[in-house]
Order: sequence, then C-alpha cells, then structure tokens
Amino acid sequence: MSVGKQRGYHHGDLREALVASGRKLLEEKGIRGFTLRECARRAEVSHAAPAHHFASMDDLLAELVRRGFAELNLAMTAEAARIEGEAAARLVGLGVGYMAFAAANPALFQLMFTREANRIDLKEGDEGAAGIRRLQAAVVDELLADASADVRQRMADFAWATMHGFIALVLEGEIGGRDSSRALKARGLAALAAMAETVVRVSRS
Amino acid sequence: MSVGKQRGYHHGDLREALVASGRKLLEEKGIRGFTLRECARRAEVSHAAPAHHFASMDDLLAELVRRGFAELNLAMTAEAARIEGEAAARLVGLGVGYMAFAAANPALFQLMFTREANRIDLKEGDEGAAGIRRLQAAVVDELLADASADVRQRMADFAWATMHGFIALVLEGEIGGRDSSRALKARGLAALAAMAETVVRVSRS
DNA sequence: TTTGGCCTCTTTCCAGCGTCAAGATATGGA
DNA sequence: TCCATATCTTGACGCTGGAAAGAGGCCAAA
Repeated sequence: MSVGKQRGYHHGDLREALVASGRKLLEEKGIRGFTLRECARRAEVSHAAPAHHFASMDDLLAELVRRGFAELNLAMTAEAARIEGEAAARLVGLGVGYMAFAAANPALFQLMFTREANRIDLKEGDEGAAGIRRLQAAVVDELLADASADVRQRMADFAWATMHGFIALVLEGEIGGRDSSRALKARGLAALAAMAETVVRVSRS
Repeated sequence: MSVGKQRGYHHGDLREALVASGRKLLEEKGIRGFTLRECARRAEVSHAAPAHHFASMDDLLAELVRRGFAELNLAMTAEAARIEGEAAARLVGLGVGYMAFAAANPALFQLMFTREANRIDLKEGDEGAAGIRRLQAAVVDELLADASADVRQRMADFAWATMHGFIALVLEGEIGGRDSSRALKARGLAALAAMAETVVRVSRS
C-alpha cells in the first residue's frame, strides 16, 4: 500500500519502514548519531509510534544486527557457491563475500562486531555470528579432514581472524586509505590467498 | 594535591581527572553509555566544568583514543623488546603486546578501531595508528628484505589483519567465548604463529 | 449491520543529555 | 596590593528515550 498515497491514521507496515529508515540512518550518521526519533520522522510517524514495534532503541538495533548476520551469511554462501574449484578456493570465496558485505554496509558491519562496546544484546533465540563460523568451519574441516580437532579449530580461528581483521582495518582507513577500489581489492585478495595457502599447507604436513 | 583533602573552588588538575574518570566510565558503560556529565560527576565537578578543558565530548574521546594509541605502541614495543630471538619471534611479540593491550582495555580498543562508525575525528597532528603500522612494517621488512615493496606491503597487511582480527573477535566473544584465559592465550599464540610462519615462508621463496 | 475489544498511532510529560552564556571565585604576575 | 585571566558554578535551551493516557481505525462476533 501507500506508494505515493496519503496514509491514514495507521501506517500499514511501520515495523519494516523503521527497519529501513534505521538502517539508512545508521550508515549516514554512525551509531552515535542514530536516534529513534529520527527513524520515526523518516517513517513520517510520531516519535512514540516505534514503541509499539520495538521495546526500545536497542531492540531496533538488535533487529538490524540480526538481519545483518542473515545477509552476511547469504553474501558468503553466494560467493562460495559461484566457485567451482577446490575447498581452498571456496575458503577465499567466503572471505570475498564477507568483505563485500562489510564494504557495502560499513556501519552495520562495525555494529555487528562491536556489540560488546555498544552493549547490544541479541535475543535469546538469535544465533548471531554462529552461522558464519559454521560456514567457515565446514570448509576448513574439508581441507583438514585428517587433522585433529584442535588443529582444525586453530585454523578456523586463523582464517576468520585474517579476513575479519583485513576488512575491519580497511573500513577504518588503516589499510589502503588512498588506494583505488581496484587496488584495494587486490590487497584483500592477497591477504585471503596468503591465509588459504597457510591452511592448505597445514593440511599437507 | 587533594588526596583526601577538601578541595576549594578550583580542582587542581581537572583535565587529568576527566581523562581518568572518562576512561573508567568508557570501560564500564561502553561507548553509548559514556556521558560528559557522568565524567564530571565522578571528578566531583559541575557538569559544565569540562568545557574549559575539552571543547566537546568528542574532544575528550579523541584524547582517550590518542592516549590509547600511545599505550598500545608501548605495549607492543615492550613485548617485542623482551624477545631476543629472530625477527619472526619479534613479529609474534608485537602481536602479543597488541592483544594484551586490547584485552586490558576492551572498550577503548574497540573505540580506537571503530572511529569511523563512531564519527571520532582525531586532531590534525595526531598520527593515530600510524605508529603501529610502522612497528610492524619494520619487522616485516627485516624478514622480507629481498622482496619487492609490493610483497612487503601485502605481508604487512596480512600480519596486521590476522592479529587485529583475532583479538577483535575475542573481545566480541566470537572466538573462545567459553575458554579459560589460558586456553585462549594458546589459541591466540597459535594464530600468531601461523601468521609469522606464513611471512617467513614467503621470505624463503 | 452493529457493536465491542484490540491494536496502532498521537499527544503530553518527564528526566537526562550536550552545549552555551553569564556570573562567581581563586590564582599569579605586575 | 591589585587586577587580568583562568577556572569553576549556575541556569537555560533544545534535543533525546521512554512512560502514560487518550484518540482513531480494524475486525470478528453477535
């Protein structure tokens, strides 16, 4: 409903409208510039209306984070599926999907991974980043089928740390601040390649 | 002055007191729970007093970040200096210092590396994380003396990404959430070892 | 079709926030 | 000693998140 039409007393789908305006606002102003009242304003609704859909501002932020993880999962899965090659190539693919999502949604990504500093608690049933860990662990386990559980865990740590650290530093401008997008991608791929190579080497030892 | 003594109209060293109370408050409440008025309250001063020492709240936060980078630099330097071994061992040492600082100051560390999302701008002369990059680059260059500038840069990226990513994920509870401190350190050292080994391997090819 | 209950949204209010302006007070050099 | 200046307080403004109370529209049961 309501594309271009006048809306009456009821909004129609305020919850989704708040999620959409909230997400845009988060990217525009950063987490500290995020306000519930501005979200409501952009949804053309009174400042108290959101309370009927989200118990608090943190509740809306938690929903954004939840959807962010779902999308991140999708981005990684899609990129890995595009690759027909071996497990090592798929490991790189997961990293590419991870970085692509982060680059497209920098503020949301940073919020997803600084929930502690921002005191954002997910709901009970919400699994957070567990899906991402599972995606990676599956590929690492495939590469290290003969290794001990300990080695497999350590290589999964290492793989996640490398790809997470690289894009986190890029988002802060600490890596490749002046690089072209093209050059930056090359640097990212180089980091992912070094990571995958290390995992593969362990599998052969 | 003033340990246990009554203080008069003037505080004596309000600037340092605000930095101290601010840092504690940041760790206690997280970035979104940080308020200038609470800093002032803890320094036993009126809510408007900080304005004479910091132009704004962000100005105080920027000062905390600035000092954070200085301390991080020190922690890394000290840990690397403790090590008498080869460059590879010192590279691991830098990572140990990095992680130790982050673990001791989680909220500050996360703020230092999410300035973008938090819209914290450093002052003109402030070099931010450049010192950290230099520390790492020096060791990596030593290991890869014969390599091209491109390879050296990519290995520096890789080294920083791995150690940053690992501790960032630990702070979020994504890695080693249930581990003992001892087990967690072992996992961190394993990640650093895998990283250093990769850099060394490149130097031999 | 009418009616009554419920969900959605608005209005109003509160305390706390960052920041500014104006006034009070102490300090230290002339 | 005196006064300019730096430091701190008080009070005010508009903003925020949240609670409370009432108005408006929807829908199912009668």
